[in-house]
Amino acid sequence: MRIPFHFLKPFERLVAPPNLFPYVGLSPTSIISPSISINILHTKSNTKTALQISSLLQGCTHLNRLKLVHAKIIVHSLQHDSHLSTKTAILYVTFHCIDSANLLFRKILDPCTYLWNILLRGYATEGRFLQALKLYNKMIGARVKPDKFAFPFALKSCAGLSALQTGKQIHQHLICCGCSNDLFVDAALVDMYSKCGDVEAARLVFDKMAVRDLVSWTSMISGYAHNGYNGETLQFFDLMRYSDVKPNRVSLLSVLLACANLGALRKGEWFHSYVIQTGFGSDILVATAVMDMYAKCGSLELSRHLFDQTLGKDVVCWSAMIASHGMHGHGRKAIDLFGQMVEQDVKPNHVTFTCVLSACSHSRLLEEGQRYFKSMSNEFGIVPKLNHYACLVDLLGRAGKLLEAETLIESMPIEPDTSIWGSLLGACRIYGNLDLGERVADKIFHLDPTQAGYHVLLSNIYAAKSRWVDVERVRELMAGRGANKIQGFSLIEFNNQVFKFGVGDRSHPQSKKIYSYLEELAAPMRHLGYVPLTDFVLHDIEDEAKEVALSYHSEKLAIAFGLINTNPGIPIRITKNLRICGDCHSAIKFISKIVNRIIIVRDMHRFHHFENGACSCGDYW
DNA sequence: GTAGGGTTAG
Repeated sequence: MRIPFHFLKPFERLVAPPNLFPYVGLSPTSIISPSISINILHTKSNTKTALQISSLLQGCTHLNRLKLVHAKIIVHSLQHDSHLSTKTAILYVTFHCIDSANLLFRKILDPCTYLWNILLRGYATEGRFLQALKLYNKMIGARVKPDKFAFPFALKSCAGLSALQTGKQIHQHLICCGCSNDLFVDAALVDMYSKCGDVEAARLVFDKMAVRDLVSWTSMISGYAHNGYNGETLQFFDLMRYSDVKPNRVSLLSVLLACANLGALRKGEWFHSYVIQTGFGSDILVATAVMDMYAKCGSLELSRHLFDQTLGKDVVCWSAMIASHGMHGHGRKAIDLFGQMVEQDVKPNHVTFTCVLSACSHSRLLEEGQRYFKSMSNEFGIVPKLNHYACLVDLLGRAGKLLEAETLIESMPIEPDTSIWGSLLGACRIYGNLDLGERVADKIFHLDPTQAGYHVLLSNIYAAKSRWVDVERVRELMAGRGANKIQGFSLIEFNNQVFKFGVGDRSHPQSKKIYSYLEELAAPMRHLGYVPLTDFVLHDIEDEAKEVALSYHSEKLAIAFGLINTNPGIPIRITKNLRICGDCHSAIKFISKIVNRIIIVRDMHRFHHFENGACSCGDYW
């Protein structure tokens, strides 16, 4: 959700040097405020009751008790006593009843900064970010100077909403309030910029920090990991250790994520042993991250082995394992896991269902998927969200039921977004349905014309039918809209390093060797029946040139590099940032047979295990 | 009185 730029009140209102907030503190309004007047008018017995109630509030350890004391305040007509109301409101926040706290807060005439902060923290930690920012705005409107306790929560709310512009405004506010150079505020700034996707800004804040503790380091490391700066994540983790800051469970989660993103199995194994050595092996969060890392690095076996040994598995751990089996094309096993999870009284959540439905989709389990979709609301009381519908559309689409998928989209109770139509467009590409594909693409471009991936899908449909004029038209449309195609690349880990290959990449020192290796493979591949699938080249060029263009796709270059540099029998593991190309998929099947190697390719959606001329996905992806 | 956090479609 984007917060409009004008969401916050103009900052000029805050800038009133030399005293920024003349009305805070010795304010003339507070001297004549009604709450104070009422306190003055209290009779002796009233004061006594107020004191008694105050001590009762002190002993409130349960919500019900608090409600009783609150009733007592009303019965004794003490609801205008700001001290009692403040105390009551704070206790309501403690018991997660922010709305009750807010009702009380609104009746307090001159709430103290502490109460503003407590309420702001309440909204922010409960994930009610918009309300938190509204409160922050109101705070400024009331000329209450936000302090170092307010900013971390205001910034956390911006982070939660990915509201970069608002976050930048608050950054300015805190500088003017003299709150920069605070350990907590700066860590929150690093986190806000990272979660809004501006890692460079996060780094600038980090670099300016005079003192950094474990949380500041972890905020930066986590920012790198979640924004795909995987190399930096690992480097920063080392830097942190060299700075004598001892990693904890949270910092370990980030490095494990980076290994998973890179598909760096050896590095991931090293971190697994580090996790065990440092005593975090039985931590369910860390253990889940290790399992996820193994699965995403292509080793479902290691991941499952660890899972079976782990005690106290929660819903996230189960969901991660279900997702891993789904990603590797083991739909039946994913379903089995779901059954075991329910049997063990672990309640599935909406993410679990996304994992189950996606697993069904990757394994052609149409009926099962439809059944689980229905059971979500019928048996588990979970209302399907957009991504569940996207899975169902994908499931129907891949099964060739394109019209059924379209009807589903049109009858959905939620407004479909580009991802829903995108699932259907993907199915149109698989089945070469140009009519529907054009209609669907129209809807997508109407909703968001800037996404390159959907333009590529549409142009693939045209290319498959040799409609080169239309291919060129879509390409121009794409360029005109500034929707630039994401460059495809493939990663391979070797010798404790991750190597990256782009299309037609010649930057690697072994480049010559790699290209000649692929040329050598061409003859035996053809002999076994490989025919280049030239639909996957967008240009209207001669067939021979298309073949050449295809043979240097990043996945083939990475595989050739792996085959040249590793011994027979060692599986080759590749990670690709986009969906694997159809021609490469076919070529790798032949390569696996010729060189007698297992080749495991992770693309942006799933795993492909190539062995002896076949792929685990059964050509269904 | 405050911060960083494991699973998720296409």
